[in-house]
Amino acid sequence: MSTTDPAGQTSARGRRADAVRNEQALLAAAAAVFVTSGVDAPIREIAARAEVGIGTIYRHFPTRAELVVAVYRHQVEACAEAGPRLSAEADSPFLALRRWVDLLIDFVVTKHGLADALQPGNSAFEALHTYFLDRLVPVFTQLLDAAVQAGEIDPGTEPYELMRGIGNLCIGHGSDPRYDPRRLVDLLLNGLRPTGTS
Amino acid sequence: MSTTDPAGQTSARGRRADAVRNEQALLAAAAAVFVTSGVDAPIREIAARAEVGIGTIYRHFPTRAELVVAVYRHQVEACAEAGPRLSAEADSPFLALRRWVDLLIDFVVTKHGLADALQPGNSAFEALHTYFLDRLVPVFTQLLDAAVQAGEIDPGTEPYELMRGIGNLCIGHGSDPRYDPRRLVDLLLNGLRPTGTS
Amino acid sequence: MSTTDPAGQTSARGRRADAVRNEQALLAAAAAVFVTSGVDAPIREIAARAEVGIGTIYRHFPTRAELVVAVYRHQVEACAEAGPRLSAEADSPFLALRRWVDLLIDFVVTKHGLADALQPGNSAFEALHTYFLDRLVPVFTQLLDAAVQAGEIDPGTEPYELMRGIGNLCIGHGSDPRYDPRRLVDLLLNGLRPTGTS
Amino acid sequence: MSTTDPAGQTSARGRRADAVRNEQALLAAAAAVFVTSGVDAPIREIAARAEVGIGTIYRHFPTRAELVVAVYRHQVEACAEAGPRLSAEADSPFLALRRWVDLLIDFVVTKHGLADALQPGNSAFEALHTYFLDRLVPVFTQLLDAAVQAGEIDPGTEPYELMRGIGNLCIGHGSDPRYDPRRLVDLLLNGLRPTGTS
DNA sequence: AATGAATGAGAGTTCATTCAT
DNA sequence: CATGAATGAACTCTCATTCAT
Repeated sequence: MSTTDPAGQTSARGRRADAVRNEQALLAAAAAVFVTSGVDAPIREIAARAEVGIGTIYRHFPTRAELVVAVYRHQVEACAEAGPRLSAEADSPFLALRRWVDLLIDFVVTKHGLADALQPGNSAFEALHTYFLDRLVPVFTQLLDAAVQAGEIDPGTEPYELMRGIGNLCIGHGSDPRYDPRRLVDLLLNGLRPTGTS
Repeated sequence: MSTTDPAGQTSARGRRADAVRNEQALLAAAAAVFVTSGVDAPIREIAARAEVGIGTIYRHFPTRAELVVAVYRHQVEACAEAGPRLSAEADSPFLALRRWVDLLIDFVVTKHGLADALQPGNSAFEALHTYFLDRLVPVFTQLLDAAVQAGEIDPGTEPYELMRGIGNLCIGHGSDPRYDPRRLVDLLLNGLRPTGTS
Repeated sequence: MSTTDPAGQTSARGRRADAVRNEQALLAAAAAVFVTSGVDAPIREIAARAEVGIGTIYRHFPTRAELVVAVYRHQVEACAEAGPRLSAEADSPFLALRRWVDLLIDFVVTKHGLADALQPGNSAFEALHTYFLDRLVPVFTQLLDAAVQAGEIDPGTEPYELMRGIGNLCIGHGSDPRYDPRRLVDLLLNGLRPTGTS
Repeated sequence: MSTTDPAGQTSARGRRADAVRNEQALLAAAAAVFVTSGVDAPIREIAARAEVGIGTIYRHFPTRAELVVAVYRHQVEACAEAGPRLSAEADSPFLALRRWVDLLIDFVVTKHGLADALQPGNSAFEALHTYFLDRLVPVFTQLLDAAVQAGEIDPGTEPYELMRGIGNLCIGHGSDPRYDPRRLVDLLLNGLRPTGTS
């Protein structure tokens, strides 16, 4: 809504009411369509669902990546912000890490095609990829480092790499009951533990 | 891999020589184009590179999946056949497993977009996916079981799931020096080891 | 805010003027092309003649049948509406029938390939066929019945069948001066008359 | 030199046995395919059914029309030859005419798409059209003239035109139980009768 | 003579993107 | 600002016809 929103990136400051409304409709529509048809869904489909002209999409989100980023921004932010909180709450750094990764998986796994789109080299989504990592890798690094400090996992693993690995394991889930990313990520985290540890 | 064929034993009779030559050209071209533009590359691009008419592709490979399967068949076969051999040669079942997985990674990693195409639900590539798994999962299962038997890894992991996980970790490598699937797969395999083991 | 729109009475509002103009151009172009190349003419040919992009045709007429129907709608309507009028005006029901059939022939005969397209089983034109018959058979039935009532023709002929017969007789005229559908239709109508009548 | 075949158009004189065999197979196959898929059926379909290479069709029948003509030659001939016979046998010239027309309808109606192909302007089938009319119009003329002579029908109708009309009425039959060419042709012939005659 | 591989024009269709209104 | 019509490139697939073997 158009309340005072000092920190809002997509704020309503000085914008026409209809423009703001459209942007919201667009975001909602895109989120819905992404679930159904993936982030590659035809733009028309999104415009139609938002009951908005095609041109309006282009005005608000000149590239598809910008739209995707906008759609997921809230959740990315929430995920990022959960890091420190879990750190404080959990019984151990490793458990904090694990729970955060659960959040991450929840996020990625429910977005049909998101993991795919996150691949670098997917030129249209470069921006998405960048935003995603820029925001989350630091958080992840914190959690990882803490666990290393605590001696719960071995050092030597790059957060960036590990995070992309986790993301990749989330690809293609959904259609296939025999594939559960969570189990594999567990294995992966388990692989980080120091030898001789439970 | 088929060796040079100076005397053309495979040529068979009649027009076959041409056809064989074209099919080879097609496979080579497709392999090359797949690297550049992914397995989704326009048919025309492949035809052009093979210096062959479009129709010729359709004659040899009526569906895209057939072409992709053909392109990778040799390597899939080689990989499958390596399983038992490594089993026999290696110092331990786990090492055999690890070395086989290395081969698998080598294969998948060098094929731009292959891992992507292997996702189920990618209707056009269902056949590829099926072929790939039908051929390799049994081999992988053997290796895994042997390591379990030997007590080198914990039981309870589904080969199918694990193999898809490995495949997924290979996605998107190449453009990014900071991402090495091999390290992550190592972690994954490490995660399989019984607690309290080196 | 209507910009330069000197004579735009049909313009309605917004972009509609353009769309209307294009639709007209399309209908005109299609009509012309149908004469030359039949109703099976390549879509591109029609687009080119209308000086319009291919997509524009698809926007206005998603299926070929819709285009064909649109092209001939005016004339089908005119023909349908002429039935009652002729009924009232003509000196006898049979003469009304005859004159209406003349209109029908005029219409069908000047459309190269229309009669062809009207064949059932011509899947792409099912809609056209349906529309055509739905609209005209009732009219024809009225005229026929009236003539039967008046004792001017024998009963027992199905309007549907007869009308399709008339349509068929119109096929292939045009290229051949020795073939005149009108004479044959006359014969056909003559064949309906009660024996012993002029 | 194989058999002595003085009257055979497609004779086997001095031709290789396999060539003759192929031609027969081709004719049979084409006849069968024409029934299923119409005279426009893909050439490959015919070749496949004849278990013959595509090239072989082109060798024997360089144009599609030649193939169609060859396929129907026997029946056209039979039809042509039936004219004089019916003339002699029937109780009246008109009855002879009527029975001959029945034969004609039988022939045309059972050939899916033949009537269509007989349209002039159908460039590919010009030859067919020509052959068909050249052979049958004279016969038809004889029958018609005889009936005129006998006073059973009015003079003034061109045989050519009438015959094409009959052919046209046969179009599109088959898929539609409500359309029976025979009834319409009856009407047409009835229309030829002198006024005041049964 | 027979074969069938190769060719490539041509038709249909979709969709991102621009731009007049 | 919003709209959605227009555009046309891009892609798939089919099939008549040629021609090397």
